Amino acid sequence: MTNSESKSFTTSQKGTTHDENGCHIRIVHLERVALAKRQALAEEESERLALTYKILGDPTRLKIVMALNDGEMCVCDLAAFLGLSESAVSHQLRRLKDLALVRQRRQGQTLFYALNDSHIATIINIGLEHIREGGRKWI
Amino acid sequence: MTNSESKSFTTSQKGTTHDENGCHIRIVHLERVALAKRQALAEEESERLALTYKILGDPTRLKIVMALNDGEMCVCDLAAFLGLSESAVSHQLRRLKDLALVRQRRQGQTLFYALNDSHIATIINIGLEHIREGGRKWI
DNA sequence: ATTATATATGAACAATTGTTCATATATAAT
DNA sequence: ATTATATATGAACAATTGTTCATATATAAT
Repeated sequence: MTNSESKSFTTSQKGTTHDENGCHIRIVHLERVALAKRQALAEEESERLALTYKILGDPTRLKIVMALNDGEMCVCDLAAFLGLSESAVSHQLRRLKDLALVRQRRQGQTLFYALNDSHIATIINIGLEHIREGGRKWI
Repeated sequence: MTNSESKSFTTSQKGTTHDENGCHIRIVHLERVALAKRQALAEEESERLALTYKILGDPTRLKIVMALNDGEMCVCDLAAFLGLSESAVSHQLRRLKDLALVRQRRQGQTLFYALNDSHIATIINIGLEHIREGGRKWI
């Protein structure tokens, strides 16, 4: 998007190359593949971004995130809300915390969890717009 | 966010209830749990939204999406770009298509894939902002 | 010190997932 | 009609994942 390089390749520059194992691979649009490689994120960053979406990609965790969007909650309330054991919720909160999606605040024996930053609500809202406007091919 | 109901619960309204199996469950903040339940999305919608993020939550598929952000690509170019078999790419494109994240256009024997709508790039960009600003606890 | 409460954690296991391999389909060229 | 090209699809299998169960830890109350 930020890049001014050509956006459509109608000219077919067919070619073939070999991968690191010497295997023969087919490339129809050499320049387009080269562009994709130049623009690609660092592997480390792709992995982290994918992991972030994967964490949001489980119904239990997503429901936790959406519930926290209305304000902080403690573990046993989340368990009651979800109809799951507190252990299961705690395991999922740990994963959410590891990816900086939620943070915790202790008050006595109780831990209150909250969304960690405003990006998360934004991602959810755009995701909702996406599913509400389009493809009916659910699963 | 859009709701004007109370956002923090300092008063602890302890209570217990029973789930549909008659099991005893603990709720520390009754009203907070009730609020979460009122605000929750329909189950069907939560499932779909989670599935959308899950699909973005695999490095291969995320790389496909990010590559398509620079313009359409055919299957064999994506395979070359990713260093994967065309079969593997085709399987993943099917999942992306099932969730309306990409669409396809045929030109002869070649199928060109492109992002299906502008939400997708937005979600990626906000996700990137999130991982670039915060938590260092990677995995 | 002992007990209760709230939550975290490790191991285990069924369920889900991503890739490979073999094969099928769709279009184009001869 | 036959062959080549580009992609799709089903089955199989190793790898990953979410929950449960048992146990550990941290704080508070007595």
